[in-house]
Formats: sequence, C-alpha cells, structure tokens
Amino acid sequence: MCDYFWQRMDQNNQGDLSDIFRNSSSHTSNDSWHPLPEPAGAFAPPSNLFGDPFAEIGDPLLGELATTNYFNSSETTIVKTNSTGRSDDYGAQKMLLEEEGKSSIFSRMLQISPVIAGKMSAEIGPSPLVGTVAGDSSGCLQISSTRVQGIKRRKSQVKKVVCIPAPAAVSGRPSGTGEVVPSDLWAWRKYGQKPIKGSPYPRGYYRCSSSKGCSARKQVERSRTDPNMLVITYTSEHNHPWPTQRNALAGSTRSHPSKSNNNASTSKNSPHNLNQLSTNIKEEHKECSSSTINLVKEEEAYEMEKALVDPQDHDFDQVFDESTFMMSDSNQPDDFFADLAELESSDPMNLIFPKGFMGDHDHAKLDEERERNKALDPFNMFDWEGGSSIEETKRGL
DNA sequence: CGCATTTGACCAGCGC
DNA sequence: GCGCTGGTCAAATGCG
Repeated sequence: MCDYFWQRMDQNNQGDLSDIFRNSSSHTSNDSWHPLPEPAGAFAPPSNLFGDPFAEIGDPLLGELATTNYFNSSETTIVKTNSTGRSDDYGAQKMLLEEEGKSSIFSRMLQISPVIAGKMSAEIGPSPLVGTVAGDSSGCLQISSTRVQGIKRRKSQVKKVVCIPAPAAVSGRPSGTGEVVPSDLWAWRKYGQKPIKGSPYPRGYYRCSSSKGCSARKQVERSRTDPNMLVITYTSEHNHPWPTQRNALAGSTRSHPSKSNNNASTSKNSPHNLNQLSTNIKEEHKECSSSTINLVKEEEAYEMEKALVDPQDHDFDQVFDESTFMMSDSNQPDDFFADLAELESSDPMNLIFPKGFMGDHDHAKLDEERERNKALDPFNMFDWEGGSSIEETKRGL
C-alpha cells in the first residue's frame, strides 16, 4: 500500500518520527478513500502563485515510481470512496500519468481518508493532515509537514522528514553501526551520533560540508518500527547553491569500500542519486515558498483538511507549504536502488518526465513542453535541453 | 597531509 | 535545582 499523508509534527505533539511510521502502517487497504474531486488536476496549486517553478511540472519522483513498478498498474487499484459511499476503481498508473505533468505530484495523488485522519488525530495530536494514495503494497510515498515550534530545542526551526528505504546494512563496519546513509546531492559530514531513547538504533548527525558556514543539517536514523526504513530529518537550510560536481566531491562523505560494493550509488554525483536530487528539488522549492507563505497555524488545520477534500476553494500551496516528501519502499530497498541505478544510463529528462510520459508526446508537443518548463524553471535547475549543466548554471549566477 | 568518522564530554531545553 | 534527553563540540583516530 502506498500511503501519502501530511502531518503537522509540532513538537508539542512530540513530533516523534516513529509516529509517522506508526501511522503509516496503521491503516490498511481496507480504509476508505476520499477522492479528490474530479478532475484530479483541480487539486493543482494555483499556478505559480508564489513563483513556484514546480507547480506545473510533472513530478519526477512520481514518474519514477510509476515507471519502476512502485505502482503496479495491473494489480494496484485505487478505490475511491466518496461521501456517498460510491466507489470507483482507478488504475493507479493511469492516475499517475494521465495528467501529463500539468499538475504536481500532489495535485494528482492526494486523497484524504477521514478514517486515517481520525486515527492520526488520536495518535499524534489535533488535526493532522492526512492524505493517502493506494499503491503497491510494498511501497509508500509519504508527505509530511513538519513544523518545529520552539519546543525543547533551541529555536523555532523547520524540519523536513524524508523517509527512504534503508540500503542493506553493512556488517563489519568499524563503527559497528553498519549504517549506510544514501547520499544526496549535498555533501554531508557526520559530526555526532547518539543513541535515542526508545529506539534500538542510534541517530547520526550530519552537517552540510558543501559550503563553509552552511547551517544545513540532517539527522539519519532508522525507523524504530521498520528497521528497513531510514528516516532523514533535514534541519535548517543550505545557504549556498547546489554543489557543483566538483564541490560535491570535494566535500563528499568518504565512501566505504563495502558501501561502494553494496550500494553503487554512494557517489555524490552518481545519476543514481538524481532521484533523491529530485526530492531535494522539491525540498528547495518548498523552502523558497515557505518564506513567502504564512505557516499554517494549528487552528487552521480544519480548514486544511477541508481544503484537501474540497480543493477548489483553497490555496494548496499553503497545504503543501513545509510539506515533506517521503518516499519509502520498506520491502524492496534493493529494487529501489537498483531502479535508481538504472537511471545512470538514462536521459536526464527522464528524471523529470518518465519514459512513459515522454513517450506520449510528439516532437512538436515536446518542444512546446520544454519551452513551457523552461519558463517554469527560472534557475535552470533542470537541463531541459540536455546540453547545459548545473555547473553552467552556476557560472551564470 | 587533509579530510571524514568516532565518541565522550559538554550544553541547553524541558519536566518534575 | 536536578535529572533526563537531544543536539553539538572537539580531540583522537583512521583512511586514502
């Protein structure tokens, strides 16, 4: 089952990462689903309301999921249950692809289940936002909104939680942790590790080493309820552009030989990491938007839930503000990374528009699409033409 | 030699 | 104030 949910992780509600997983796994495919009103695209955030370069871009992760059998179109169906109890079956992949990138991942995939919302309300606090999407029984794609509001820790800060399948633990590591932390485009340096109460797994603390003075940090720990899952919590923001390949290498985490063997993706610049890169893209985008959008207050949670059910009347950028893209596949970590590895030989465009999606375009339409996407990508973070690079983009800054 | 990792010590926030 | 816990620091160590 593939679950999406939003969760306001106010630390007043403990913000325990394990809660995410408890909730993630607490509901079953028997849950009723409240569908997005048709068309699915109606859920799209107001186009570029906040200069959102991604608002109309097909979600690359979603595409990857769709093309890597995270949603098995032949076996997976999404059962829509509307308020009248009428149910409709939708091929998941059809749902994933039919909007052809005109809406974001959120616009296409969000569904709200009041049953789950109730469960989460009971478990993690008042009015969490919950959306779910059925998918492959072994995978989940989760979105959480995390807002740390000055509880216990030093000051109010945004935390973003990413959930990914944990690569196979490496035995024989000197540290004994056996932890393999999938890399992303940023370079991280570990500066601490602490055992966490209630969890058999330690939490690793990393700070960004891509740039001196960057306050970005991340914490990596295994889910206490699902050891196959890694929970990465990003804190603070990068104060520098995306690292170039050279920079990323310069500050990259040293990769263990065993790591390289088990996880060929450890290299900072392996295209295999581009899937996580796309996650980062969303994160960065979110960070941009979060500076301009008022954070949703607790009292507004009801409105947000209402918005999820009745999207036409609400500003969904608010709903997704500070949301976190979580991707997991608890039962198929190896497949997940194998799929990622396949990206190495693929066109970078595939990261944005998966093969199945791209294949539906004729050339003229494709060019038009590219032009439109270029306009939506003011930072040229994507190589729409396949010829430029981030390096070139940086030079232009 | 430079960099990353490890790990014990230290610090800060919170609850009692 | 004290203890608990999480987060960070920094010296020691290891690796390439």
